[in-house]
Amino acid sequence: MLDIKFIRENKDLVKEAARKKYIDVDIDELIEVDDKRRELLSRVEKKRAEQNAVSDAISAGVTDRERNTLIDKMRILKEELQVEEEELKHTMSVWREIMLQVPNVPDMSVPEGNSDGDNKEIKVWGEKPTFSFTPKSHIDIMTHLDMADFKRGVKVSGFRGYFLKNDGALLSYAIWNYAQDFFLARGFTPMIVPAIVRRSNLYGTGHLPNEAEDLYKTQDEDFFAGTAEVATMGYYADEVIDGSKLPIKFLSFSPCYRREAGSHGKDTKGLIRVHEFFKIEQVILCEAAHDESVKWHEWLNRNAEEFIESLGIPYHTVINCGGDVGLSQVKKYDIELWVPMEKKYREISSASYFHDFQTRRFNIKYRDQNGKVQYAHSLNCTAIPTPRILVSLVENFQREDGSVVIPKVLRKYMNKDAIGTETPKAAA
RNA sequence: GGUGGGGUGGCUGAGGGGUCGAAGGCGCUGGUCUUGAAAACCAGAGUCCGUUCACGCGGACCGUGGGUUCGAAUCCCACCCCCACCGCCA
Repeated sequence: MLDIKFIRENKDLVKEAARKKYIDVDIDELIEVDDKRRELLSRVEKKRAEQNAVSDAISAGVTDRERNTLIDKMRILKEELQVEEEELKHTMSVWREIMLQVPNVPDMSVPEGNSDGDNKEIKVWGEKPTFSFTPKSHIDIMTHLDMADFKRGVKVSGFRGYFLKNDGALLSYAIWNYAQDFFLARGFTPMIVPAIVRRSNLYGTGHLPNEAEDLYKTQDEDFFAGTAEVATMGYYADEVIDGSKLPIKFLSFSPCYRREAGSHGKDTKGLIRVHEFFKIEQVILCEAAHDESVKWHEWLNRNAEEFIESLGIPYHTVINCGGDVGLSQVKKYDIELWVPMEKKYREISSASYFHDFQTRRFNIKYRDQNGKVQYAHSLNCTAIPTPRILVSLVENFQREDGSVVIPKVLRKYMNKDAIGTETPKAAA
């Protein structure tokens, strides 16, 4: 949610934001509705002032005759007021609807473009593996090593279902444990957060109203969140935080659920795109200053990059173009890992900042050093998602004999150097 | 699932038709005292919207939305949320 005052004062900037993000919203109409809203508000307030004055006169004590005259006056006032209040109410509801569609203003550095194909590569790290043998897909590798069972996954869970087993399960635990050690050393507060959330939280993060299709919901009208960001941001909703506690840095773990409506034909096999997965998410609330947001945004993204570097997986980082930046975001980086069998980089992490767009919706404020209460800034960035990370991990580190080398940093969590060096057990 | 009780400022908590933007306490800001701090004492301070160059003025805000009334934090209705006890289950 942007401040209406900001929108009025920066009309062209906001129009430009909508254009760049390919969002269809009529800012001129919003301003017209807002003009009307202000005019009605002022008329209603004048009437109310009059009403208050007459009411004071009545309670001050007057003769019965005067009293009756005043009460008659009040009756007329009230009727007039009701008409205008009705009009104001209607205007307000139109106003609110448009306001929810107004996008946050993307940063200057966000490139033009309307799809992820227009994202701009800003960094490349690591060396893509060259294989002296015919490499296999993560599906084949993991099935062969009995690390995953996709067939039974679909049987039990349905389309996009999977089981992780043996070293597939252990590798997931290892990554979580390693990620915990890695990120907590950087000052985060660890949390395990709810995946089932009330709808208001999804309005807060900006996932609703426009992304309802991608959300599962319960028969009680609660929703399954697609990311721990949702519950973590809801944590301080309607609160005023002591400013000296900022920045607040959470490392949140949760299962994540996505219907993937609209991507039916994409990535239908394997672990790239699944309905149910796990993610550790970095979330920050900081002081309301652009420089602070930028600083922490870079820091968050760098954390994720360094984590991937420590695993030794080749990646590149892109800055997302206008059309690939969400409604709420100012700027977004994606880290994408090399997937040898696809000969493509695939997203593993996404770092965004929002200024006060989310915190306005959540009503998260803080009291600064001068005692002034204001909206905090919010940011988030993936720490690590499982099982998607396994795709790049096993494909990049596979060997000719079908085994997979375990990255050095994970070995102590796995108690071995490789998976499948002995003859793998045949899949049961 | 059943039955009660409740949602009031940064926090806690009184108030149950007009004198209530709302007592008291905590916390906060300034001052007195003190070498400094603490304590004590004194004083101050809510948020949002509109309007104004500004001092200011006006309005709204006691969970949300309706209603009753000349007038609602206070009475009525609906909804949302919280708590307690019982039942059921881990």
